[in-house]
Amino acid sequence: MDKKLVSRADDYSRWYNDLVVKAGLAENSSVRGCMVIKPYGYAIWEKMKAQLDKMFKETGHQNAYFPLFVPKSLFEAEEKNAKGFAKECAIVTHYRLESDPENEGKLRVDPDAKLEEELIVRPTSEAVIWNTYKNWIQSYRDLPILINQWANVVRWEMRTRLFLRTAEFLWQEGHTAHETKEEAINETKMINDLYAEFAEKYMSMPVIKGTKTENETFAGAEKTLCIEALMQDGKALQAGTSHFLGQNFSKAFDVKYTNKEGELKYVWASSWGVSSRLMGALIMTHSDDNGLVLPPKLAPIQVVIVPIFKDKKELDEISSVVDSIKLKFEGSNVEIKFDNSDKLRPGAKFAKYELEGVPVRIVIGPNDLKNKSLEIFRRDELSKEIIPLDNVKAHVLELLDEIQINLYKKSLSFRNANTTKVDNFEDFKDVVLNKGGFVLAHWDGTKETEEKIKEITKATIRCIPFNKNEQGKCVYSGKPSSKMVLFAKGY
RNA sequence: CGGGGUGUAGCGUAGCCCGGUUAUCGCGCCGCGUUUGGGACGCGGAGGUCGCAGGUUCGAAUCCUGCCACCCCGACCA
Repeated sequence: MDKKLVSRADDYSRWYNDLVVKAGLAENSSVRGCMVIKPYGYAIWEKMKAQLDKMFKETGHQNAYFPLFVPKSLFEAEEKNAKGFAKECAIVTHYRLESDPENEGKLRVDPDAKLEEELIVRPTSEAVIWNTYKNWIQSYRDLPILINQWANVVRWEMRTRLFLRTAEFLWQEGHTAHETKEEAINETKMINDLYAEFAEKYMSMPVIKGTKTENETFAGAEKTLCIEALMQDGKALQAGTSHFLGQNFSKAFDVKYTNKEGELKYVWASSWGVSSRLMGALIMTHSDDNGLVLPPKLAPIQVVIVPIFKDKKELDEISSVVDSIKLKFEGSNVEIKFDNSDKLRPGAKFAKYELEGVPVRIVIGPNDLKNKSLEIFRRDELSKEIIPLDNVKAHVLELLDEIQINLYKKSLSFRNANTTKVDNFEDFKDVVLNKGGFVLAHWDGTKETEEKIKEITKATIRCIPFNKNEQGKCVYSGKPSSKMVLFAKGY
């Protein structure tokens, strides 16, 4: 393994890619644009999933599963949604192969096995799900429907990137149906808040909540709420979205219910999702040149114990100390790994677990046996200290909490340092070009200005943040504006 | 789909312009020994259709033609 990963200044994109591969999270598949998620990466994803799942259930949602294939006729029912995804769909046209008469030992698509109707591999599941909801909903008594699905989806992207944009990715998608507009809007907001809470409390990643501009609104939605995070290279990442769908899908799929008054009404809807892109966000938010840095709440293991030993006798003595430590942590939610293999020398183990982002490392050697002490190292600050063995549980628990919070504070201060308010276009261009990061500026609210700014600077409006009401003038057109919006170059 | 680039061992590479013994080096891998508190060292070893196909030549990793794959930059995006 190299002493260091590619330096960040060199090329962030290459650095990121190397990190993902070297830390054993994932790698490119030989299948175009797809990714293999390796056991360690998947373990982190499962931690995220488990926490999100818990939060969804606490807010009254249930999990279900819907089909991978969407018949074209269903797919096109909601026009805007279909148009929005049309350019990036994988399509199943045939159902059978046969021996190729012109090519010994090879197969070809059986031309007689053409499907009457093409199947779209879901890029998102609104269509199948709303087609199903139609059968589930008759009365106000059937509402609300609050369902979440963990699934894979396919979007045929031109350019792909590990975790951030792969042709196939893992995600959860929530699809809810409500009696009233207010209820659906509240659901949309509640989920956006839930996403923000997950990002900040569990990923230690500060996010900005806001609304997407009309231009960036999800195809088929009335309004898109989102959380936006800032990565260490100064680019913004959309980390989660929650859409208020209005009655677009209920009208497209004819989903009506009878209310208490006996009137037939269309239901109101929301949909929302976060994806394995969050893995990319996690990696790019905290990692350093020694490798991954994982917040304790999402790390597959919180503590690794590395023994220093010359012979079996010494290892046995250390092992019994380790057993007593493990005993203390029983039932405490702290996963401890004792790496007693003799295949790697201690220094190599240190480097390995730093690369994998294990939050805390404990080293026990002959000196510690003598002194009833141990060496404890924290991944976030790369610092170590010697503590008495008796203190280990209290110390580790406290340290894990501190690391969780410290990571949040560090990324928040990075974001603050890289968020710039500007009030004229010269400064705007200068900041976007030379400094990067988030740029807060007034915007006149028109699509023309938004596009012009994108054309000139490549910066897009990431979101219209909540609570930024303040009179001013558009940074580009000079027209009056009542709100500052958040610009950045995005992924 | 437009512009640029690269394909040599598991990974990273030298050689290519200017053709000539057995294709270079590092990491990793295997064996033995010494080591073990920050990525060990010594000795020995295994591993290659030089992306594919054709051509030029006494001779091709090297020159020519065609194809394929991948990467980067645009357009698109969770």
